[in-house]
Amino acid sequence: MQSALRKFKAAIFQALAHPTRIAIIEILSDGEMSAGAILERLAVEQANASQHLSVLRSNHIVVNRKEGNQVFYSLKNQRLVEVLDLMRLYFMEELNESVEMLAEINQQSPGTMPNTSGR
Amino acid sequence: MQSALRKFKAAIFQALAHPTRIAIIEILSDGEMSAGAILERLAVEQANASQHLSVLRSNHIVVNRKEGNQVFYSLKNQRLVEVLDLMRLYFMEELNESVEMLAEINQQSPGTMPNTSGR
DNA sequence: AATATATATTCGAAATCACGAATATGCTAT
DNA sequence: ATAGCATATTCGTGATTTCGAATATATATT
Repeated sequence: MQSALRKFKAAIFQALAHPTRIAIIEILSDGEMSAGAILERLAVEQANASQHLSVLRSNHIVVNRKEGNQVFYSLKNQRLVEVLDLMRLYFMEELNESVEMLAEINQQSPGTMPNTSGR
Repeated sequence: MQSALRKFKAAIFQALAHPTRIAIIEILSDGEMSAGAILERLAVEQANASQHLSVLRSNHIVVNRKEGNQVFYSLKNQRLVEVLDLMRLYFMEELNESVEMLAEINQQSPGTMPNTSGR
């Protein structure tokens, strides 16, 4: 059945569809790390980090290993890192294009566009 | 700012996080197609297909071109097709590893797990 | 102008998601 | 046993997503 595969892909994308969870995956791409160490780098509440880890766990994106007091997390499948790498390429291409487009528009009619300088 | 990029990534993943939208992208990987032709292959209501197209449009994943009565859609960046192909590989690998996962994908409801019969 | 066809938008309801507060669990050390 | 960490879960609430029904818009045809 074709749609089962699409549901699966959708579920994985859904699991990736949160900035905090993306941060966690990027952190873990360096290797295994304890929940506490992950939390330290995340600027979110402990409960919240744990909830996001739970989402990644239930989608089998990360696996965990208990050692005494702590729980160590790591990415389960390197394939997903390839996916993220491809996505990074995609983002770069898209961002490049957007920037170029903005530059062109500014050149055609300077001063008529909301500024992008962040001020 | 690192988190702005992650929000952007998360938004793209969110846009990919629906089976119908994945189907649309896969359909469009063959090339440009009218909204009506896409709809024919989708087994959803017209309004719903249009709503999903709208999501893909607003995330700049597809672009459209009007020709008379119709609107033709195409993928803006082929890179996403590569991503979906990688996801298929990822799925096969995960599937080999644990059949139990299938049950969880079909319905995520803890406690009612031991039923792999497919019903 | 009236009608038909293709596509998009709006609306409201149900489902799902995200968050922090509070609480629970489980391990370690006294 | 008690206390103290590290981590997970539950609960309530507000926000977001998804859907179909209804409606709107735009183009084409008569």
